[in-house]
Amino acid sequence: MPAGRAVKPARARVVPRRLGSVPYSAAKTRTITTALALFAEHGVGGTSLQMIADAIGVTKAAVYHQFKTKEEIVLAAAELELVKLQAALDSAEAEAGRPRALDALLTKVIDLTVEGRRMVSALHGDPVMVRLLAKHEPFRQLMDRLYCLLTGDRPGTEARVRAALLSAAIRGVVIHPLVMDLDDDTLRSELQRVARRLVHLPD
Amino acid sequence: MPAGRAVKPARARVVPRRLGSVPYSAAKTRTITTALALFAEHGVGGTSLQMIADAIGVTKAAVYHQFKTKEEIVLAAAELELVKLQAALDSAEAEAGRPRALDALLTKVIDLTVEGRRMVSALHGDPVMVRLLAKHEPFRQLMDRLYCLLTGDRPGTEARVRAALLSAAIRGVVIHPLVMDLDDDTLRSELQRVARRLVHLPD
DNA sequence: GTCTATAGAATGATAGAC
DNA sequence: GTCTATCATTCTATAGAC
Repeated sequence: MPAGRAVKPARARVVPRRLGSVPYSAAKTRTITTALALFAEHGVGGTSLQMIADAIGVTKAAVYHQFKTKEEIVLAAAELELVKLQAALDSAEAEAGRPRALDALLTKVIDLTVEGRRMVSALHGDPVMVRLLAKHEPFRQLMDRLYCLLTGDRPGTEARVRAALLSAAIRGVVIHPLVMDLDDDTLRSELQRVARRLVHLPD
Repeated sequence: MPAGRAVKPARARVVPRRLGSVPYSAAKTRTITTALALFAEHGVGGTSLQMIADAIGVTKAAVYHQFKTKEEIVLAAAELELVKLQAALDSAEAEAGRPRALDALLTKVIDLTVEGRRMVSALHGDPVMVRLLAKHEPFRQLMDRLYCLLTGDRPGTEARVRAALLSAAIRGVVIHPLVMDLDDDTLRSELQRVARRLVHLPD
């Protein structure tokens, strides 16, 4: 039997709007995935609706038919990646006891990050995206859940620094020039190894 | 007496154009510092010359009198921060033996990063800046020197991942939401401590 | 869903006076 | 060094036909 209760999500009182609960049409999905790829390459601010329309092979007006503003496209592109994080948090929080939850979280987050390494800079590096997501309630709830799992309850200074370091390291490594030539499998296993050692680092 | 020779900089054959060797006029300096602050807040792509001019209190034409293009301003703003890294590398490389060089480098880089934490996202997160610096030879030479010190000669996969993790972690922590409320002194000492433990992590 | 056409604002950049 | 005035281009966004 499990050693403890399932980990309770942070801010449980706030009714969370579930990400990805409304499915997109085929045309919308095509727009989102194309936009995300362009965001990763040129940044959000450097990607115009004209570029997105050209990449799809339609006109700007056709894109505006699906999304009223550019901001909507940016958010939809972000959510495409964030639903994966949401699923990872769900299954981690369902684990019995914090050690198991943390371990499950690490495994999934590292897998996701390596798998989507081309999109990481567009999501967490781009200043326009960062500013937009900071005002985005579903995103903030996800981050609260993530940080709660990483730091535990009532974290002190050291625990917060360590959690920040861990999440910054995972994100930062996969887009680092020093490991750009490494294939996904190698990068993933190396990262899984060193992340574990970081978590269990003695004081 | 020192235990070893001074660490040799990477790519010694390439004659490096020294950063910050040409001093700026007062008006130019004012423009650069103003621009850098705006880049940090709105991103490079989200900062127009109009915004820079307004923040200084002059017209666009006055700004264009000092810099021919926006790209020149972006590069100058980047160099303002990079000269500090250059100085840190200089003194670290002058240390006798790799362990001492690495230790000196860590101390200075962490100090610099914490001190300039508001500018970190503009320099290393912004996609426009990253793309521009990637084509910028003096910047690439600096990074070569940095990575050479971090990984040692002929680094294997694990050493590269570890070096990438270290540099990504330092950059990423100082802008992380979890430590945003920490003051500079606390963050610096915590970071110095955990960075050392990372460097001396057993295999 | 996609198109043509266009409005209205902002952008990077330049010419020339003071 | 700073200004006014301007140009060509691009941008987000909309109207209305098919």
